[in-house]
Amino acid sequence: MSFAAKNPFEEAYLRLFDYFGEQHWWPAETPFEVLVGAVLVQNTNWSNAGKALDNLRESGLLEYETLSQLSAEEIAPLIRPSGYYNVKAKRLRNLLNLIEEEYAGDFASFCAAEGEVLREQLLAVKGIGAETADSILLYACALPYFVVDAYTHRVFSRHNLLDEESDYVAIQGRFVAAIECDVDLYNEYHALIVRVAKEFCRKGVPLCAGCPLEDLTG
DNA sequence: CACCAGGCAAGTA
DNA sequence: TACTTGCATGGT
Repeated sequence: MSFAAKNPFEEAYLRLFDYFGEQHWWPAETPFEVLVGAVLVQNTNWSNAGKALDNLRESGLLEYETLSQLSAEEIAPLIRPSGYYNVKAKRLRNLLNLIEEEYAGDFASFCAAEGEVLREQLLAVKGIGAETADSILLYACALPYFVVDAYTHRVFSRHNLLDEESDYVAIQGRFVAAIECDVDLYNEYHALIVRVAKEFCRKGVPLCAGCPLEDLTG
């Protein structure tokens, strides 16, 4: 991926990629693992979500055909390390129900569905908000939906590229308008934002000294 | 011991 | 509409 920056959002991407390099995120796993992981990682760290995924994997439950046979009560104890396990077990069960009811229990059909329809269906599931829905669309279904999270808001508002009060829709709109619509670009950019936030943008630090985005102005 | 980590829904005023 | 609260574990 090579291009000249036409705006601050493209420039930020180039700087981050130049500094950190390729991140290789979720695409290494199967789409079903991504789907489950998207719920398990809600409001926790990947370390804890990964332990819950390991439990499922060791029980042979990290595929639709097996996990879909379980009730929320049966799923809950297996995903304890991810925290909020009762809530997340219900959310996973709700997602499995969507696949069962709208896609005849065929996970491949779910993944191959038209993006806008699928997004609406995901958002209608209790426990799936905009970030989780877009994470699934981008990282499981390979559809170009830009994922916004707390890091995106924090990093870009601190660097004066977003208003502090911008909400999810507004932030996503800014990125979509500024950068090329491309699955690989969306994937990599989001991963790079998480990376730079963890490394440079701790709470209470208004501007990130030494950060690749230092002095980047809108 | 306090605080944080890749949210979301439900309740309140 | 705009806050606030509940949900819970594991690492630093």
